[in-house]
Amino acid sequence: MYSSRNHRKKRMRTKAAETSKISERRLAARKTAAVEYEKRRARVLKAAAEVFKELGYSTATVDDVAKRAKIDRASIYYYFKGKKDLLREMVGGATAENVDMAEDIASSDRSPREKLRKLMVDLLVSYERHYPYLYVYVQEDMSRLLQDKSPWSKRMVALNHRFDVAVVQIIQEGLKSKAFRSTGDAKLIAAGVVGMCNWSHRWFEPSGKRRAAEIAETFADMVLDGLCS
Amino acid sequence: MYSSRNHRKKRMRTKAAETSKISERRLAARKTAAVEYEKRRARVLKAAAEVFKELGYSTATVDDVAKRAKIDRASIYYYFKGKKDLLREMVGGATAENVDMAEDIASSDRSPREKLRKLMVDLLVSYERHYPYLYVYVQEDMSRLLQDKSPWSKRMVALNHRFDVAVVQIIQEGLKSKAFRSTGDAKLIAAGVVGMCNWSHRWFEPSGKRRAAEIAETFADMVLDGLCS
DNA sequence: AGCGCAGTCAACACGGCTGTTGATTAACTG
DNA sequence: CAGTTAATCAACAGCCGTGTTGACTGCGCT
Repeated sequence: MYSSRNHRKKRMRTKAAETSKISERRLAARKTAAVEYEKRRARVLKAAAEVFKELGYSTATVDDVAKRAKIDRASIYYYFKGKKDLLREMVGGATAENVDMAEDIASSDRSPREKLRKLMVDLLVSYERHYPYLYVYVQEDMSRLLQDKSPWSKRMVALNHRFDVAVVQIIQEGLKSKAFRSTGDAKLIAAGVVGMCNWSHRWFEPSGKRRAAEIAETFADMVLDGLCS
Repeated sequence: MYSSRNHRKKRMRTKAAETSKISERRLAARKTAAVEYEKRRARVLKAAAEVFKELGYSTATVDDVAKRAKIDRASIYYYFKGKKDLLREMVGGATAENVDMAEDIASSDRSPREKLRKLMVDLLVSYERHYPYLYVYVQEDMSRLLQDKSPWSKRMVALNHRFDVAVVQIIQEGLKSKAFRSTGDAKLIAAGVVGMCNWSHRWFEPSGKRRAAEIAETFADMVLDGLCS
């Protein structure tokens, strides 16, 4: 269906056999062309992330993205399959990273206290580093994506679940070892901690005076030691 | 424009002069009719709230609402001006209540500690009581409604701001009196506390085993005394 | 000069959603 | 029965957003 548009794949197929000067120059030309291609593609993706974050995925139109990227709307369909594809690409990579991060922390040999602190810091720093890509994902409700039975949606839901499990695990360990004390169960506490971090999508700006790491430390202090310590 | 549809207003105009038996009967008939009208209207509104919460305001269609309410789509336009009107009605009243609540707490003579706890409990209980009406509001980002310059939007943004101010005030009082201790400033802490509560729109269900009040108490304990107390 | 190809852009088809209207039904009233 | 009125419903108009197509441009290569 989109075979005529897969320039990227075509370009990536390097021919190792040809080593003459001419073909080297060709290869170089193709490589720089490919780099340009990727640059423009990334620019469009960045524009899309901004627009999606500001307007919300369903409200934003492909034309909004085009205007932001200063490109013709139809050209976007040259770089991406469509609106959904835009969302998937911006969200996919970074999310998987975050899940790995959470699981690594959970299975590390730190104390529960330090695990939870590190989780919060790393999470917010990740939101900052990938701004605004990851916030688009945070903003869009997973339970809504569940309607869509596509493999991508399933994968995203699975990743989401693994993340939650890792957080709950950290809390549970803390409760069991009496490092943490609470009237609620681990899931509830996890919901509170994660919610505190995720709600930052409504107010955090990377250009603001506070770095994500500072914010996360303040939150961690609050959760771990309490305001009335 | 909609004059031919304002049955409700027409009905509400009671004629105190007529007191004969016949007119009394008429009045009674109209009253029960009006009650029925309000009931059906409320049913539609409830359906709309459910659909908006599940699908998101912009994704949901008026037809989705109609199907949920088991009514013809066009009939919805008999009861409401349109999709926006649906949103406004479900969100308007309860929000104002919440702001009053927050301001009352802030200006009461409790300790900062008890103010913050009560705020969290009352907020979550309100979300539970008005479920799912208020979560629709929490879900929809205010900064997006800002685009729309309607008086309603302005009022909502103003209410939102008053709420935030009240919360910050409580925290500030706590910090000043040394009842609270934190590395961050009042706004940041407020963002954390409010975020923790608001994120509940993603997972809280009134039919679940935990009441909102319990949840809020757990959260308050965590924030005030810390997990490592 | 002539070929090929990445990339752009105007124009179109299509579908879905909103809001309206006018006819129609059902229930009540005298 | 005839008149009135709330409420429903089928059908329609218009708009907006998506995705596609085919022609066009500009550039590098031979």
